[in-house]
Amino acid sequence: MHRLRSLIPSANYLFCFEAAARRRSFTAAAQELNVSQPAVSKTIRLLEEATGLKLFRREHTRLELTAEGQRLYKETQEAFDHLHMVISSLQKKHSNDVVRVSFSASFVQLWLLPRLKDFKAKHPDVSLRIEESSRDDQDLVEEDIDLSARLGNGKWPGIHSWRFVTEEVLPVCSPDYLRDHGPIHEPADLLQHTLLNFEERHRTRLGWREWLERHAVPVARLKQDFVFTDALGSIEAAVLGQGIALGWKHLVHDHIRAGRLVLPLQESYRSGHAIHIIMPAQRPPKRGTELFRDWLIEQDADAGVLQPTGNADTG
Amino acid sequence: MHRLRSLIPSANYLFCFEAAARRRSFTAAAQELNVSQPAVSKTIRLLEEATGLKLFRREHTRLELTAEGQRLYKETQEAFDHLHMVISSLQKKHSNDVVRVSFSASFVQLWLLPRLKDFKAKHPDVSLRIEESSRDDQDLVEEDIDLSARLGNGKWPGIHSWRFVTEEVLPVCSPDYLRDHGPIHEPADLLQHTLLNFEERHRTRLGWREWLERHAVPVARLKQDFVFTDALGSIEAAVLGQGIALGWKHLVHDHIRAGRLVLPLQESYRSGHAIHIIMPAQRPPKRGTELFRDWLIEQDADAGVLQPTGNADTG
DNA sequence: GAGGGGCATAACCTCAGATTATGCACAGAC
DNA sequence: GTCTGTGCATAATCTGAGGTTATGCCCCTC
Repeated sequence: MHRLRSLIPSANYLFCFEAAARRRSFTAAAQELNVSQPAVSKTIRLLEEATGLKLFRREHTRLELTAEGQRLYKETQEAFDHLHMVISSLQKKHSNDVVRVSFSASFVQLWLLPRLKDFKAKHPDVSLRIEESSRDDQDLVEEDIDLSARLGNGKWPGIHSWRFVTEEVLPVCSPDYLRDHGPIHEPADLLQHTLLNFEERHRTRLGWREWLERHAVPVARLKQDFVFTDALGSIEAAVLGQGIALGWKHLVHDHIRAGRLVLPLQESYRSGHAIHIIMPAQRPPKRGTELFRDWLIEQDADAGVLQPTGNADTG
Repeated sequence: MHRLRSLIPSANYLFCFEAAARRRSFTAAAQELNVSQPAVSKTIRLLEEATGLKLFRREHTRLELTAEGQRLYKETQEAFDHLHMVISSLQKKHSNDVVRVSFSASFVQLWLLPRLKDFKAKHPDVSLRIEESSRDDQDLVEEDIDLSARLGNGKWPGIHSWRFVTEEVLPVCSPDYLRDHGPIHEPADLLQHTLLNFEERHRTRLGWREWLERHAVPVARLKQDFVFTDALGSIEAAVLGQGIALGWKHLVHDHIRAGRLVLPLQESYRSGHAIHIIMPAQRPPKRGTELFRDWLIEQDADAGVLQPTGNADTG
């Protein structure tokens, strides 16, 4: 044990002693420490017995520190002041090192979490506070967010942005679904299938209607058998073989690589926009935020060619 | 409360943290602190939660301090080292300030204790450890005694001495005893009274036989109705009216002044010796010892004239 | 002389800090 | 590849240090 512990059985005694010494009153110290006056009296007696030092002179209603008590009080207060300063500065630094990021649930679950281990390995001292947000129009400053992602042209006032990944949307379903309900030759065939939709209240994303119209398939009325609250839900339903979902290429990349999802068609839609990494421009970013941004860019989310499978000609 | 306490609910957490950080092992820290390993694990978790700081990186069987943990460990250890040094030096100084004195029980009870308040008031930071000794030939060095008293000519090898009080021995009894059994005109009359004796195994003091012989009263055989183990006992018996005791003038001074004892005769015996304050010569005395010696000398134990009372002619 | 305030102690209570039981993860040995 | 050992983590439970209440003592003020 640290040798100090052989001198005082409980470091908490010093909290008590410091308060009593500063207030020159066991009663006032007790109030401050939220304990009863006899608790302070007893604790000081135990400290005096343990150390063999007379720390206070009790003079009826006046409490005086002995010379030894004065000395110990001064040093204890300095030690406590110093430790407080150390912990506070560590806390402040920690707060600066905690990068507050906010993404859609689908991005977090489908893309970020599987890769986070690599970030942690490369930057063990950077902490991320990951919030799942359901809005496009989040005020980064207001909500004290260090970094987020946003779909668009990358030009927003008060925002720094870095292009992250192309928006490319394509239908996905499970291999089982395709085997059981396929083949699907052209986009119009999709109308005969269970299309998995999602609607996010505060985020505008391309839906089935838009996708089909972009592929010259007029849609008078779209069946709405399944509507999820976000893209993540519809992707998970697709993985379970419950229909065909629209998948953003970078989000379904892992599922496809793993064979859990396949491309029933080779058609996809590129909006011409991209998802950008964004930060508020008003304050210099934390070191950890820069590290995280650089790491995100390194991931090269556009990389990797996905081949349609399932209904490709096979022997 | 000290603001540190708002950051860490228990200062004892720091004991635990310091040990774990130094040993780089919760298990080893637990052994050192005499607690179980889960206790250390839990305490560190609570400290991390309270401060919001990640202090350790757990890597299977290897424990590493984070950068924050390193910083806190370094500062905690310095603070603890410093406090330990302060308390230790206070303890050493206290040991130096504790004056170990040794006197006969009769001196302590009859003379010293009634006056000690004055010493305390003048020297509040000097602590006395007062032992009651039953020997004249006490080895001061062997028994780590700083100051004592001894009867004699004041010349002892290896001893510093200061004359304290003349040895003057005189009969004393209570007023009631004198009223009931008096008057007593001359020393020979004492033989008709209850003489209170004492014998100390390891201290030679004048007894009734010697006193009477010094006053030309041959004593063939002395009644030994009461024999106490020290002078204190016989004085207390005299106060209770149980007989006539021999009292050393300085020891009975207070009782006489208070009227609890009277002098039945005006005869007293002066041995030509004195009681001396003594200290071992081999080491420089502690400051407190010097202060106490000076204070004893200031008391002027020889001062004050005692008048025989009781059978003096009165109108 | 009575009342108030603050420290001290005894007797008793209780929950923070400890335990035991057990699980998990990983490295090393075979 | 499997098994064993080691160390950290957590849940459930236990218990005694640190708290409480009750009360006494001492001294000052009115």
